Amino acid sequence: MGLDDRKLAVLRAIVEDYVSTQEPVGSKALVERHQLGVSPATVRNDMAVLEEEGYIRQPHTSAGRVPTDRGYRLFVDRLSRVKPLSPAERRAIERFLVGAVDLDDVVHRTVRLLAQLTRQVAVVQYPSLARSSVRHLELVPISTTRLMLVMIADTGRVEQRLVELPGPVPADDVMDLRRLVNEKLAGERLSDTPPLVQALVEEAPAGLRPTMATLATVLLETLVERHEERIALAGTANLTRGGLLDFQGSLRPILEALEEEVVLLKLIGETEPSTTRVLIGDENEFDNLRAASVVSTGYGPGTTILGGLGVLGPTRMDYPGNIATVRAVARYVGELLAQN
Amino acid sequence: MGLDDRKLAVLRAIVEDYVSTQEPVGSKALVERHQLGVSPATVRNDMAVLEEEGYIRQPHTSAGRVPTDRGYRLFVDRLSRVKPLSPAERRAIERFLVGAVDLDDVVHRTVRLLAQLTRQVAVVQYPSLARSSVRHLELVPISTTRLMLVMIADTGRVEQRLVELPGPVPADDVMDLRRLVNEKLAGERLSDTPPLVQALVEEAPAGLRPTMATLATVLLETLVERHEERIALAGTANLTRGGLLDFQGSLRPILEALEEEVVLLKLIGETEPSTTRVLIGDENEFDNLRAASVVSTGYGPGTTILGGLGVLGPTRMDYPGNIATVRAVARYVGELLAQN
DNA sequence: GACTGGCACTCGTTACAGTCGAGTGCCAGG
DNA sequence: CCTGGCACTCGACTGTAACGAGTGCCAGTC
Repeated sequence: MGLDDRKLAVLRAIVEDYVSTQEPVGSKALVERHQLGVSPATVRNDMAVLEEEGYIRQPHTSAGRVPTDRGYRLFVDRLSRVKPLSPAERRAIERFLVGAVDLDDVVHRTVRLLAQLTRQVAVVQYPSLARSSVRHLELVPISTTRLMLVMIADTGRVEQRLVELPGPVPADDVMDLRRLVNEKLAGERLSDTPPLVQALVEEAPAGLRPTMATLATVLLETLVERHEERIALAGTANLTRGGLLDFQGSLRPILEALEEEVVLLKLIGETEPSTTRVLIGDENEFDNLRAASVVSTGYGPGTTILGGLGVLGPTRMDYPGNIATVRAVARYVGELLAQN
Repeated sequence: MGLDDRKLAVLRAIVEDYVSTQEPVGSKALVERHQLGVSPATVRNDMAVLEEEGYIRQPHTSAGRVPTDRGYRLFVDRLSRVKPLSPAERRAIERFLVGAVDLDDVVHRTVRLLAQLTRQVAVVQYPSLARSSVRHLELVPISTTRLMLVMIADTGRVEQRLVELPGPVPADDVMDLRRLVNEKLAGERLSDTPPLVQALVEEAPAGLRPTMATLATVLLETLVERHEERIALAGTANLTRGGLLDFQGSLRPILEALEEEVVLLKLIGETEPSTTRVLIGDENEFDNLRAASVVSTGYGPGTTILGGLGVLGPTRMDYPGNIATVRAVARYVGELLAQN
């Protein structure tokens, strides 16, 4: 049952060849392209074992072998060496850094960069509000009974929301509200705000209390409960590379999944410790994505994690390369955000 | 050369049948499904003429006829009757209205609604900054030499931008700057601001002038020059309906085009008079989209136009239905925005 | 015991021939 | 001007055969 070194080498060779050629690989081609030091017949025996163990399979009887999800998993966990980035890639990442003026800009550039470097679909989560702090809250009167609430977070995110007031509120009161709200909340982490918002209402001067109460409701709703996560996506056209071979002929389920923010967030947003996560084929919890693999990681300044980013592609992807790229991009974005 | 009424009726029948069945339509099937009052042979003669004039064509000799782009054009211009919305659609549109809390929310709901109703790819442009007015400008100190500039437009759009100051600026000065900027610019249309911004610098007190100058640069850059148009997209999965028949087998070029904001803006953003625009196949200026059609229109409160929205799909689409839906959605969105 | 060469076998791919039928163009007649 | 009839075209489908990549197995060798 144990797989000796040669069997592992065979598996690695199969994965590498299949990834690069996109065609089932047979025993003969294998010994030709790799220095395995044994004959095709021997390789065939090894293959039979690997197949029995579920690491590879035959699309049909007279075809070569193809890695299974399980095979890719073993490959990723134990057989792949880290592939250093090429100087060109390194330069591309650095070049993209300069000139970003905006959080939006940073995110858009990042996602395009990722898509371009990996030639896969790239996903980048905006810095999570839950992990941001309030930098400033602004109240802008729209009419006498309407305010626009604008929150600026330290990560650069800006969220706005319309507030319908219970009654007309004079301009002076708005200024007071603004002052009170900022005194209490500025600098606080969003996740810590609920009790503070509560206190705001209780401590508010009698005249302002009803207004403050509505404001508080909206604040809590917008900033905490309704986790306003945002996502940027790029490179969907890359799904069509490899013809219709990947994704067993139908892009449909993939495209559908990519439209669901919730799905994407689950895929790349589960920011565990700052390790890189690889989900292969049916390891994925979404049926629509059982023909796809995802490589993702968290990013942020230093060791804190603000959000996730990653790429999605066919299970037949260049895992070592994509893992290296995703990590590198995440690190650069983290540094970039640290500068703010 | 002139096409008599019956030939037009034949063309209409061909378009309608082909759109619904997705298969080339022959003379026999045509007389069976439509009351044309003539025999297949006669229809064949008409078809021969229509083909000669370039309105239909035969995929291959022993197949039925298929409309050409030119045929669709004639159909849209002269042969299609407006298709009233079904009550279900009307209800869907109304239902989506309620509960939008946000400009983002409105746009996202709209684009999803459009995609769902038309079963095509939907595109919605955010209200254009160029056509918005400044409601409020906020300056938030990040550090002593950095400000975050936040502009809130009357359309609900909020844009932010980081400003690197030439030197440290005390908090009091920031307040002064904020006051000056708002006094001058609040309420003005963005397109009218450049001279006003210029004036701001000239009129600024000597001590604030350098700071105001940098601020002015960023203001002009962000708000006017770099037309910060935004776009929302939904329903890309609909491209895969109709198998690989539409788009001659390759989604690639379409997906690529959809990733380019510039392209999308050109498609739906050319807000001419409030008419509905239909671009069919090669009428489109982008090669990537020569297998697609676009139905688009402008939206906004009353007769003013704030942005564009539309749908994109195969040339073989239900033009009357999509035109009706796009119009209806645009009208509702316009009303919704008027309420703010 | 592990590896290898050889061989029979499987089965998808390709090529080719033949049939079928939808759909056409044309023509003679009403 | 319309219609029925007819010959014709050509893609779609079917069946057959040859091909060959790749395998599993086995007997033989080191």
